Amino acid sequence: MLAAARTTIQPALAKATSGEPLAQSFAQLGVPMLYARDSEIYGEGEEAEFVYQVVSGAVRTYKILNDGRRQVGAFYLPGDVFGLEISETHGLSAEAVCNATITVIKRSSLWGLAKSDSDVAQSLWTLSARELQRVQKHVLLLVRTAQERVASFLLELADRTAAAGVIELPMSRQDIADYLGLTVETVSRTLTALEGQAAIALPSARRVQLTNMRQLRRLDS
Amino acid sequence: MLAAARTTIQPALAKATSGEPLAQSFAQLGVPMLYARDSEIYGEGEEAEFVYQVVSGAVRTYKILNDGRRQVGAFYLPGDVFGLEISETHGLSAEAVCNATITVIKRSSLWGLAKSDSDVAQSLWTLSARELQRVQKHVLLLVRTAQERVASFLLELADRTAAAGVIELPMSRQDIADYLGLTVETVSRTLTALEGQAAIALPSARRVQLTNMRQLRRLDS
DNA sequence: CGCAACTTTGATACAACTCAAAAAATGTGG
DNA sequence: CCACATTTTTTGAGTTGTATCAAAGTTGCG
Repeated sequence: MLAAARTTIQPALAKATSGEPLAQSFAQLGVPMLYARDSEIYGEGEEAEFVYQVVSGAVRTYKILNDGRRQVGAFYLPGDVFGLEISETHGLSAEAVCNATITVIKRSSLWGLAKSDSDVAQSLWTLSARELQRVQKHVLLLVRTAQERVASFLLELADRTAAAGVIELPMSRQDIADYLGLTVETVSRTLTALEGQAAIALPSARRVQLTNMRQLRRLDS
Repeated sequence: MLAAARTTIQPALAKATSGEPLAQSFAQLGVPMLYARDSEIYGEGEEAEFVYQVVSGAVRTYKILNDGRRQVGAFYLPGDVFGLEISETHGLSAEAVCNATITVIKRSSLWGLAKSDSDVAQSLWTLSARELQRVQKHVLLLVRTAQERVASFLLELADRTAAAGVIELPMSRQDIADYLGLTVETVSRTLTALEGQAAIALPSARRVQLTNMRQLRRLDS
């Protein structure tokens, strides 16, 4: 596992995001911060004082199992909100996957806002609902074969980054493995296999080209 | 898969439950209904018009995967509330595991109540939070060994039914397998193995005695 | 440029799956 | 209430997908 720890944590330039109803709140009330690769954003069990929105980079939430393995709960990409807990404390830890800019907003100020602005309140519910759906999808992922898990993962990422056909992976094979409940070796072999089937191309380890969406979707479905 | 379908669905005698803040609402506004074994309570994608509370019996929520396999999302036991969606539709289907009495309440009336009674509103949030935690625990379950999954399952059930050391299983091996992401054979074999290790005793197929909590917890942890 | 981390590939082991059948439990009609 | 048909559970034998252990390539940072 990686050493890292709270290194470069400092305010960054604010950047307004549009579209989402919460985006404005983040732009106005949030403080943009820089997190270095592998630095902790919050720890499991800590009080959930803040809510976060990824501006650039990527974030993973995870839990360490008693046998030492790590289970990644989710990856959050630019635009995604995370750390919004219904309960008082964080259920998982959060770390920056790579150097990242993240807007931080006080949970209390967001809730205060929700009281007066029903759009914000609505957004909070929607986010909670989406999170639940995401975890439920994760359950379905974990009962499938390695190929299906990897294919689903790639498609999900493609959907979210929307960069037509080419994905830039911010996370390592180990990160992916811990998300999919597989080993690094299996993830690597599976990617190689998919490349062999011409479903994807791997110009470099961190770049994946989805060359045969049809086939990937058949694996996913 | 079982035939079944909407057979005996009829009002049953009301029964007040205490403790939970929502219990009173269910007792006052809810309509108790009888569902026959394997009958559908609601289907995936249907509008979430009602919220349910188990009075007696048990309920499973599930999804059918494209390869025909069934993934059980959760089991709900007496006292448990289910079908409370944040979104407008049900994400999973729900069926009675065995003949069950279930109190049904209009979602809209519950939400109306939440507006005036903040205790009820609080309960709704708490339930949503609990549901999310439950699904997250499920994710962690699915990346462990068969023995660990079965041990965890038994302990969870023991916690919830609280009948000191002896569990009456309302669900079949197939139900358990589909919940744990295993095959029936593996569940059966694992139970036999746990019996061999004197961690449990199986007086009958549907009755499990937890004879060595220590060992089960070591598997669970 | 060189070292450390990451990724890939190879060989082998093993846990869980599949297919098959026996054993036990459950429900049903006579 | 019993006898039979059906379903559920268990057990057995063999296969397979993924993990493990090991080592060779790659990449990228300092």
